[in-house]
Amino acid sequence: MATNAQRRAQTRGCLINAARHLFAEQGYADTSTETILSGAGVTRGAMYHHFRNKAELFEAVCDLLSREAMAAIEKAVAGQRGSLATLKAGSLAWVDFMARDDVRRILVVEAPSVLGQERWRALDERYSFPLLREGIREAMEEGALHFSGSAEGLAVLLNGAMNALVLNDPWAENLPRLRQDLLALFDCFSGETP
Amino acid sequence: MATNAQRRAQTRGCLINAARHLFAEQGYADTSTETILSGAGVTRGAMYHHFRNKAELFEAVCDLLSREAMAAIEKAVAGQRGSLATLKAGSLAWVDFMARDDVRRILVVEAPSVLGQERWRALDERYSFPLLREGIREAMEEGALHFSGSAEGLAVLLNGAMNALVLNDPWAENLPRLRQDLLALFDCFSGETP
DNA sequence: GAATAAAACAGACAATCAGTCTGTTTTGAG
DNA sequence: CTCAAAACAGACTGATTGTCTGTTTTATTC
Repeated sequence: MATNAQRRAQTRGCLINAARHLFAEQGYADTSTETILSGAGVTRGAMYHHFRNKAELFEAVCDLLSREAMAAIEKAVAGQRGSLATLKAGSLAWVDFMARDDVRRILVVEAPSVLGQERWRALDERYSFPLLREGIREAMEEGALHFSGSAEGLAVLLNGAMNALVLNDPWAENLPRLRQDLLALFDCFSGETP
Repeated sequence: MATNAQRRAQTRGCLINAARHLFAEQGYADTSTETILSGAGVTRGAMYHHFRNKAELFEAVCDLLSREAMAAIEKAVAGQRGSLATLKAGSLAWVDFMARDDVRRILVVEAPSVLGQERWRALDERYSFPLLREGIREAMEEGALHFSGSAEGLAVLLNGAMNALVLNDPWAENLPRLRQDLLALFDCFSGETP
């Protein structure tokens, strides 16, 4: 005997968890709903009761991963002092999380295409992007960061730069070097241009 | 009576052209091969004689668009003097080309997912990325650009920044402002930090 | 310039798969 | 206890991709 809320959470959780691993391993297009169903131990009827379609299940997976990313960032930022140090630590934590094979494939490679540009943007806007934008705004207001354009614009550009960092390093072999390059990029806005 | 090379070019051209417009309008997943076939006036047998599968046709479309991008960049760069001015002009031309609705959807939004990360990287490496990397290397060697990291790394970061600029502006409404932000970013490396 | 090979094409066919639909079981409200 | 609503089960359908066999057109060789 279980409450409806419990049943719901259980079934959705099983589906999201199974889908998450299968999408990470085989990609969205090559993962059939039947595979997800048997992986989750759930029937077709149940799945389509909770999700309108396969893409909506994918979005639920994206939401879960995004929340995990937020947690990783907040943990990395916790002990930092100063807006610039906070910004750097948070950015590196974001990069490290996104560089994970499963996360990269789902959130960075496939999400824009599966969700479509708008829903993908909305996802970013719900989670990490506001953190980055506010971090930059704060640092600029404190004078720790100098940029002649807008904070919003700089956030877009830096967000993309970090995305590329992850995308261009499929097996994270150059990650240490690219992390350094990212820090060097931040230093360009803090007055130092060696 | 036509030579084989002509027949080949004709059929491939029709398929690529039809696919290009359909992928741009409806996206890769929502465009059936049958629609492409009737749009191109070609039969299934012919299509699968020239392309292993739908994804390979998509890649041929990407190749075409990438070549068009190169042409746009080279045209914009032609009249420029100085490595930094050349770099800026080429980058803006790239952004403007990628901001086109059709190009953005195909090359920026869907290509990573449809081609997979590796083939997508290879595509970039075949076309615009070397141009950007060498432009940056030259500018750094001439002292017009200062960056404590590697030229390769900076190229990756700037490439991503430009990508994001296109992705975060779905209807190019903020494009003028974002172009300015990009130029401001370049100025951060040329010694000016206003 | 006939014979043969190879490339280009045609279209029927099979297998797969996403989403629907009807019916059943389980929980919640009054 | 009754009735409504949520959760689930599983058969079924229409669409779609890639294959396969056969045909036509171009190229090559003697």
